[in-house]
Amino acid sequence: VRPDIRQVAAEAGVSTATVSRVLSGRGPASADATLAVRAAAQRLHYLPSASASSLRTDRSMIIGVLVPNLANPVFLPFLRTVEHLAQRYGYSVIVADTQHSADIERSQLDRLSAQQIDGLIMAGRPRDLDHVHRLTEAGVVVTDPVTFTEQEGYPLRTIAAAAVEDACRHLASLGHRRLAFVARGHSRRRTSGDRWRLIESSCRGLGLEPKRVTLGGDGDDIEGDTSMAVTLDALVCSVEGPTVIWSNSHVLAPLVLEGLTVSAIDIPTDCSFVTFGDSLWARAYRPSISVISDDLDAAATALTSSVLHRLGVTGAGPPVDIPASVYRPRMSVGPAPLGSSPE
Amino acid sequence: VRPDIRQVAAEAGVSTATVSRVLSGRGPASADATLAVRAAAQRLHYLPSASASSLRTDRSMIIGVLVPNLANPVFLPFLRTVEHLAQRYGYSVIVADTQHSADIERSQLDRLSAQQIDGLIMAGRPRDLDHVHRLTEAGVVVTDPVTFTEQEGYPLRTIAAAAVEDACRHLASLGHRRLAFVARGHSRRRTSGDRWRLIESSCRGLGLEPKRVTLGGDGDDIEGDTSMAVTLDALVCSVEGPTVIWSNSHVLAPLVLEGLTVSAIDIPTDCSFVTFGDSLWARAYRPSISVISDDLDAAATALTSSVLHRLGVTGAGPPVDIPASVYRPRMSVGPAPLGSSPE
DNA sequence: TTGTAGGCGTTATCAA
DNA sequence: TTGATAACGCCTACAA
Repeated sequence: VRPDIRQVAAEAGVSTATVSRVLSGRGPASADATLAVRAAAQRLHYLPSASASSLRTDRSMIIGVLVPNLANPVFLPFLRTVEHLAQRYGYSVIVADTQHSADIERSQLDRLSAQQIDGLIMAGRPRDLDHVHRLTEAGVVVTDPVTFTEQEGYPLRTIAAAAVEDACRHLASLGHRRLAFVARGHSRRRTSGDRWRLIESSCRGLGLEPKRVTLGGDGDDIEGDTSMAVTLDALVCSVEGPTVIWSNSHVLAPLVLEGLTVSAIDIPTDCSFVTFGDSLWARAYRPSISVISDDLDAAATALTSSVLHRLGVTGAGPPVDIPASVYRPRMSVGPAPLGSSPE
Repeated sequence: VRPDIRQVAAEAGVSTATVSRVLSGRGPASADATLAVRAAAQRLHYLPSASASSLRTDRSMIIGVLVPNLANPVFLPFLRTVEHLAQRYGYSVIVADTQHSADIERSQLDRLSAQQIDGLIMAGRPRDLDHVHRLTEAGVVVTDPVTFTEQEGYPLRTIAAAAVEDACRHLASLGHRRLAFVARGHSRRRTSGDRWRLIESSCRGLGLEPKRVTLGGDGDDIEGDTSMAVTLDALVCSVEGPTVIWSNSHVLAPLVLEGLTVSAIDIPTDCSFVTFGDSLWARAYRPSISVISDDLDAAATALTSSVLHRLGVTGAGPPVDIPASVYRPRMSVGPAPLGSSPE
């Protein structure tokens, strides 16, 4: 049902080689031929078959994006930026979700590899380096935040470190002495560990005592339950309870906030609140929520342009750095409640 | 660098035909041959080239997803569901964003078509039917919410109609008489028009007078500005101002809420609030926000299983319906302020 | 049950 | 500048 290059050639009165040269822009072609071919292609609604052309040229014009959890909205701006940038240079984007599982990651990588992707952007850090390495050997340009930042001499830890330090310093200066970092339970993902270590080391020397609290549930997509309120209630109202709750993610935050509301814990009077991840809702919430904000658009731009650059795409501009995270203090952070810090 | 089917054949001591038969599962193969081929493939890390096999079989094992605006978070669960379902049956998913533009939609459809996608899922309604029709003629299985629901004898309007009617009835019963539906300005998208008509007809006979308010800005991704607060202030505080604000989308809602806060308009005392689109944040907000909730997971499941079904995938189960929208009344809707409805 | 061989639609080489 | 032609890697009718 679809026209092939021979039909276009016949329609235009030239050879298939000429059609190919004109439409792909590679190789010489006279003005006459160019016009005739263009017209014929238009008339027949001809689109060259990507499979055939990939087979021949060994370039699929497809970029893969591997995301640890498609349920997490932070990946949306990421994905969007990758897609827009890719599209601008004629690339298609295949999304794959690893669901935080090493096995799924492997099978997804295999599928992407079989699809002959030209480049791969990993939004999280790879679990199976051998597998990824094999892709690289197969000629796929692979980028992930860790290797990217290391390549550019920009260790990942420093990206978030300054923002976390800012936040801790701010909290300490307001008289806070005890902080609870809340994250989902026994998660297979590693970010919460990285973040915890960052908070831990930032608190050092500020008189802030951090504590790590693990909540039930194991995904970004799990609904809140009443046990959340109970846990938070017991936590905050205990004798040496924290005066700061720090949520591990933008997705977790509303659940925690709901739990605090149920327990009648007022923010920021009884307890200050901070979360990783900004959003319009965090800003609109009353009190507006203090956040550690990451520019995922910029991160996506950095990774994508790096890949395009290494794929030899001209005009994609030089790769840029991933900008550092920023602490945005808002109304949810206030002075520590009286009597909370024994003089 | 990548192994070839011939190398696997050599390694396993069989012919390429046998390798193909074993690995694709089509055609007979002895136990011996199967074992030998599997082992050889594993050893060489062989993955059949998708381009070559697509070219030969005319099936790319790729499904396209065309989304009107990747910046809108409502499409994330949608995308995730499509990806998971597709992945389970060996399909890859290419995402494309039309950015609400007919031109971009056309070029995206062309790209998808050139990629030889087997199926296409459109999250919004198509703008250029001719273009879509051409895809269908090319053998691509196309589904979008409108044709899907019409096919299943389930007109799209009825999906949201009952929920909107429920909401209007609830509001009217609380004494509200004037309602303002707020949406982004001169948008190229059509949803807000559909929704407006739904609200308009639902208000009829309930003594509720609907009004359509157009705010500046033109995308789901545009940040709020102070003009929002000014507009809302003038709107709500006018003599015959509305006592209900109804936001067109989950993305717009926090901007409107922020504007109301700035104008010191209290919810639900001064004004009730409803929005299309649910989320954890809407639930966590104080007061919790009443919403018209759509089950996009279910919609994605319906569309994807329909496509898989029509692609002849076995085990994908029969196509399911798209469930109707639901009105979830919460704390943001309260009695109309005194004196607002002249007896 | 297996192997041989031709062709899917495109592009790169090469001779004209 | 153009056209004929040989691959690219795989699948499948067909013959063995």
